[in-house]
Amino acid sequence: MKLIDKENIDFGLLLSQHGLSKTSFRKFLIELFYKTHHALSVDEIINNLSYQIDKVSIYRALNAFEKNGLIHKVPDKANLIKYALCKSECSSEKHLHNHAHLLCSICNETYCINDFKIPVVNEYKGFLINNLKVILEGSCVDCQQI
Amino acid sequence: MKLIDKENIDFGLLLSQHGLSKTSFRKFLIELFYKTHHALSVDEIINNLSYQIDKVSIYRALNAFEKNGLIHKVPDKANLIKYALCKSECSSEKHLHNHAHLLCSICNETYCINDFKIPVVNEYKGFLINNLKVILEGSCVDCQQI
DNA sequence: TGATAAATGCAATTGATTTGCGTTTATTTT
DNA sequence: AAAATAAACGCAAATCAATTGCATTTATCA
Repeated sequence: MKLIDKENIDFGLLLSQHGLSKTSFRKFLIELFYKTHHALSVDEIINNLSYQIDKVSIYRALNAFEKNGLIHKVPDKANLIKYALCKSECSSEKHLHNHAHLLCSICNETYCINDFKIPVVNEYKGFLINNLKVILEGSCVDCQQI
Repeated sequence: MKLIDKENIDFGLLLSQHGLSKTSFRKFLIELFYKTHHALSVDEIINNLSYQIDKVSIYRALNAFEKNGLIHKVPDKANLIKYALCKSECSSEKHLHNHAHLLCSICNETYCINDFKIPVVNEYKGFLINNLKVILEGSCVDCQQI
């Protein structure tokens, strides 16, 4: 399957496999997520586009991608909606994320990190925990060099 | 000083000490934060009021309280702005919070917890960390009993 | 190819939050 | 305590991200 070849992903196929139509914009969008190593906001998507597209279509594409297990929401400082690529285990049935997020206070980018050890807590004073989020705030490598 | 008496806080004095005018609404509001054990949204504040007040005045009071070190923003599931009481160490110069938050997925209340041990991380792969947020999501004691 | 479903564009709406401004209330000064 | 100054309030309007409705276009499937 082409998908295994990291360098040459068939984004149309990827969309199909997730029950989505392969329109030129959606192929562009999923490819953009694969190329970008931080979470994307609607405005950043627009900035990467060489042609005009309605914001509504972006919102709808993001919602559809999330619903079908391709991307997930990530925290953002300004309470905007941002998305990042899911790990391959995710599907429309269930998102499996328990990774931490790095949030740069200077450039306001969000990065997913998969090797940060998240504390395991199932219960706290009668409160049943089923998800534990960790957000590391600070300054990213690029911003420290300015 | 009256403030030390937990049962009988002088909320007017508290406002003055934080550089705020003691209007009847703001006295009510800071008292509400002291009485309530979870974070408050604008709508919840309105529900607790026995008289009408403009939402704008609530937003301005919350912004002023935060600016002057009385309350701090807390995470909320719906990306709303919610606030909770600060610890006494906070001031207009600096907010000192490194406590975790409990977020009930059912009633959507946010609770601050001060005795959860937050991991200490100063650096992660060149990223300098100056704040680490922990959000515990699950179901609170009250909601489990329904 | 034709029928059906999904995606798009445009206009309009929603909902939380903010801003401007004139008025009221509180604080400070005389 | 009254006048002067500053903070808070109320109302209307604006902003801004995100959503919805609907007609049109594009993709999928039989």
